[in-house]
Amino acid sequence: MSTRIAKPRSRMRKQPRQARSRATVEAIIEAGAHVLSTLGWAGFTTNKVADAAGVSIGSLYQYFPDKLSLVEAIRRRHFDQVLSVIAESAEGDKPLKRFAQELVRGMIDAHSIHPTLHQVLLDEAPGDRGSRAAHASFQSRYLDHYTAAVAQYRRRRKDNETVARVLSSAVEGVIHNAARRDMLDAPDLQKQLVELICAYVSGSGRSA
Amino acid sequence: MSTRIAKPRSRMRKQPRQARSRATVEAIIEAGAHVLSTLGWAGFTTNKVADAAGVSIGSLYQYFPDKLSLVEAIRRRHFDQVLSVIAESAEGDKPLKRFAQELVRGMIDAHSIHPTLHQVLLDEAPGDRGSRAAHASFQSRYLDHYTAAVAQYRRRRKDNETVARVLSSAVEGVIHNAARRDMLDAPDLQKQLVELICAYVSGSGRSA
DNA sequence: CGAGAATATAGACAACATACTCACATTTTT
DNA sequence: AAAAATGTGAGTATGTTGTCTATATTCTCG
Repeated sequence: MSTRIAKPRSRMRKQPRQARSRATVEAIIEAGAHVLSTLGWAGFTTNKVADAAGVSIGSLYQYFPDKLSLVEAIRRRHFDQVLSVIAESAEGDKPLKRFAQELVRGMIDAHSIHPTLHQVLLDEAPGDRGSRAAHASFQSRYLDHYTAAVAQYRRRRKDNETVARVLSSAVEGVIHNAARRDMLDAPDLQKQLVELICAYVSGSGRSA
Repeated sequence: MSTRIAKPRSRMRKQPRQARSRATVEAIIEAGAHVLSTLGWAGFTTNKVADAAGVSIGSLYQYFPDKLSLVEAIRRRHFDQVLSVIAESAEGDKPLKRFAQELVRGMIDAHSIHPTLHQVLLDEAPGDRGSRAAHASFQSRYLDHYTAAVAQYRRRRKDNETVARVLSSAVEGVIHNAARRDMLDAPDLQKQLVELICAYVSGSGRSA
C-alpha cells in the first residue's frame, strides 16, 4: 500500500537518488570488479576499491553496508552479463558446430574485460547469507543452457545432466586457463575448444 | 670445500635435526595444506596454521622465515605428489581408453585428500621470488605428460601443443568443479570424463 | 650417570593493515 | 535560504605478521 520501495535493505544502505550518486555507485562497482579481478579476493580491500573508484572510503560505506554486499553487487552484475551472452549464443536451431563456435566466442567475450573475475567470484569470494539463492539460480540457469544444447545435439539420451555438467566445467576450465595466461584471443585455442565440444557431444557413446 | 650444506637458506630458517622437530615441521606443512584447502588463501593465517598443527607461532617461524616460504613448502610437496601420480598413469603402451581411465583415476585420487588445494595453490596463493622457476618446471613437466599422450594417440600431428593444453585444462576444470561439489567419486562423472578425453583425442580433426 | 651444550617450544609484544564509523563539509533540490 | 542528499577522511577496534626472550627438552661426552 505504501510507496515504500521493496528493494532489499541489506544490499544498500541508502538508495542513490541523484545522478551524481548513481555514478558514484557505478564507479565503485566497476572499480571493485577491477580490483577483484587483478588482485584476487585477498587483495580486495575496501580502501583500495574506494581509491580506485576515486571516492572516499566514507562514500563507499554510504551505499554498501559492508564488504560482502559490495562483492554481492559485483557478482550480480557480472553474472547477469555472462548469462545474457550465453543465452543468446544458445538459442535457435543451429548445427552443432555453429552452436559451439558461438558459445566459445561468447564465453571469450564475456571474459575479455575482467579475465579472472569469473573464477574469483566463483571460487575465492565468499557468498553471503542472502546470496545463496541468487547464486544457485544463476548456476541452474547457466547449466540449463548446456543441458538444452546437449539434449538437442546428442544421440544418446542417458546422462544428459552429467554430460552437461562435464561439458560446462571443461569449457570453463579451458577458458579460465587461457585467461590466466592472457591467451584468450589465440585463434588456435578457440578452434580446439570448438573441436573438443563437437567431439564430445557428437562422438560420446560411439567407441564404448 | 667447507662442510656447509648447500640447501637454500630462504626456504627454512633452521634445519630440523631431531626427530621431534622434523615431526613439527611435517605437522605444520600438513596443517597448512588443510587450512589452505578449507579456508583459501585469504583465510590462511600463520596463527591458524600453528593452532591447527598444535604448535606455537614461535615454532612455526623457527622453521619458516615467512608465510610465503611456508606456502612454498606446501606447494612443493603437493605438486610432487600430483606429478608422480600423473607420471605413473601415463607411462607404458596402453590403449587410449585405458590411459584415459588411469589418468582420471589418478587425478581424482590426487585431489581426494585436499579437494581444493590444487586450485588454491595455482590461482590464489602468490608465488614468491624464487619459486617461479620451480613452478614453471612443474607446469612444464605436467604438460609434457599430456603432450606425450596426445602425440601417441592422435591421428593428426598439427597443434599437438595446443591440444595438450586444452585437454589438460579441460580435465582440470572438470576435476576442480567436481571437487567443489564433493562429487569427486561419482562414477558417472568419471565415466563421462574418460569419454570426453577419448572423444577429443581420437575424434579431433574428423568432422572439420 | 649427569652436567653443560645444542636444540626445540612457548607466547607476549611491536609494527602494521584492514573494516567500518562519525562528525562535519559541500552540493543539489525545493 | 532551508532542507535533503552526497561526499570526506581522520579515527577506532580488531586482526595479522613476524620478533624476542624465557623456558623446556634432548644430545654429547667425561
